[in-house]
Amino acid sequence: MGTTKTQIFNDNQNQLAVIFKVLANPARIAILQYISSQKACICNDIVDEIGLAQPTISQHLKELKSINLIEGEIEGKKVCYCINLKKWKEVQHILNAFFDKTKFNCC
Amino acid sequence: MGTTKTQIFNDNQNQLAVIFKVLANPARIAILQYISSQKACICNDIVDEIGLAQPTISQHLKELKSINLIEGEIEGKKVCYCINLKKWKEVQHILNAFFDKTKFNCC
DNA sequence: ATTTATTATCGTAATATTGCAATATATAAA
DNA sequence: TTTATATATTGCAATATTACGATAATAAAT
Repeated sequence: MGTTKTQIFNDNQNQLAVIFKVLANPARIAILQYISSQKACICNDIVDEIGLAQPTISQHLKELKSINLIEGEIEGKKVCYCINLKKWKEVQHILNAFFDKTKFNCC
Repeated sequence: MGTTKTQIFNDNQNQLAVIFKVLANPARIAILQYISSQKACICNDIVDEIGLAQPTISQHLKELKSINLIEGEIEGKKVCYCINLKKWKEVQHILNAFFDKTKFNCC
């Protein structure tokens, strides 16, 4: 108990849920918006900007990286994070396919 | 600790997070897909279809209702659930606005 | 080599989520 | 009115998530 029963759902349903889950946090939304607004892919100004502790931000970045929505490039002792535009568009496409297909079959 | 610090984020960020959270579960995805595939808004065939206990389904339906993605109409002792198409399109629009705006400003 | 700055990881506390059995509620059927 | 059926609610156990302090790892600067 307590765990989602992923076995009983198909790959598409589980994939959608994973994507939605990664995005289901205002800190991660804010991080994505901030990263994208800094065209030069600035890194841990994120910590200053968002207002959460550094380990918390690091953890959120890890989750965003887990589905490749962002990429981190090491530059000396800093790391520059950047939206992975290819994946970004892919995710948007996957979500739109879900919305369109569902509404198409609707009552 | 343990709670998301919604206070430090803006309304748009929190709204997006809430929407993503409601969708962040394969059972709820499956429920939405099933409801939409039954054009006549069939109700608790959902329990049989999905393969989770009735109280679990009821709880998921409640969460989907919480952002008005679905509506339940009482018909005798049954309840017919139906996608709220207006809200559905609105949500899709909100998510696309997020994706488009974010990618537009990107590196 | 030591210090400093940046980021990641570990451990842990607080809270949230998932799922279900038991039970309550409501309505139709008998 | 009793019985059966459909759905919602409650309470609880298991697990997941969020956040952070402490600490490790890495690399630049002194």
